[in-house]
Amino acid sequence: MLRIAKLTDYATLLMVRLARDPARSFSAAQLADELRIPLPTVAKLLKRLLQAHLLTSVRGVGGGYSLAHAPRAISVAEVVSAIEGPVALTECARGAGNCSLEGGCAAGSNWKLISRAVRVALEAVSLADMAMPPLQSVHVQALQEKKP
Amino acid sequence: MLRIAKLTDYATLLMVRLARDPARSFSAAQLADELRIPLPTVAKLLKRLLQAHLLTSVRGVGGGYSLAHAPRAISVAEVVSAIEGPVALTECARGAGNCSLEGGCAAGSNWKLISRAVRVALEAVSLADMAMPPLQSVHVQALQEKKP
DNA sequence: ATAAATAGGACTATATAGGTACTGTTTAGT
DNA sequence: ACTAAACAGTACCTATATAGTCCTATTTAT
Repeated sequence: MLRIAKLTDYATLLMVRLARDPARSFSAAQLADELRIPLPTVAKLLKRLLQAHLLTSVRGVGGGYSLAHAPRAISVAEVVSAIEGPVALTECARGAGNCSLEGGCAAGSNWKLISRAVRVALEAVSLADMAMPPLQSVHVQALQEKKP
Repeated sequence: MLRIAKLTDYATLLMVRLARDPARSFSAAQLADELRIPLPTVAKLLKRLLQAHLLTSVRGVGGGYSLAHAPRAISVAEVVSAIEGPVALTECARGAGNCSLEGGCAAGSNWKLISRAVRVALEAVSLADMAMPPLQSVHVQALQEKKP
């Protein structure tokens, strides 16, 4: 089905929520409650997003998380790779030689191009875009009708 | 990592091999031997590709598989959805209401757009493209540099 | 001091993907 | 007709990785 992991989906929900009030700071419990996601899972995701430098955190009472950058400056691609690692559709597109065919494989280089195209599609959409429903951002529209 | 399934990767290898000799017919055993993929796996994949009408088959001695259409006319997207089902990055982008938030979820509609962009990227590359290594097809190039 | 919060890691269960096996059907050649 | 090659369909097993939980620091406002 070529889907992103469920945790990644959750992560984007979290980020989108934070993007709606970029100034405010949210505790993991608040987010879990509001988005109906189990608290431990939320906590885990926020930690990963923090390590990817997409969030800033304040510890102690009254602490919480908030976006490290403006909603406009964080792309969906960044959120996805923070949770799933770099976007690469195939093993061989990821670099090292896991593929038995290696040199003789014609498809390899083309998968790299496709992976890149997908990455670009994810980079074209920011959290700010995701936060406001109607969304017909220029990038996305451009990406939509591409086939001649 | 947003990767396609390993089986899908195998499937494209099979299709690309067939695309190099569109006139010939290949037995499952031949393909398995040449591509170094376990025969049962190859057989399973060929069956799925057949059901998706991407292949034609001839039964009995001397039988085998060959492409149902010209290599130029089969896209990577078709191969991917034959194995993994329709391309949809999130549950909610697939249609029915698995998402608890449903109406209130701003991100949903945007995921649909992103899914579509990814689908378009996959549709832009044909088996003919994949078969010949250098590949700088117009479509793919266009998809590459999209970020302003 | 205490309680509210994040930080980090280890651990477990389960779903799914990947792979296998078995049985049936078709067809060419002898 | 019989045999063997090859596809067709289905059902099953297993290994891995995802999803989720828990526990134990550490920090800080009151």
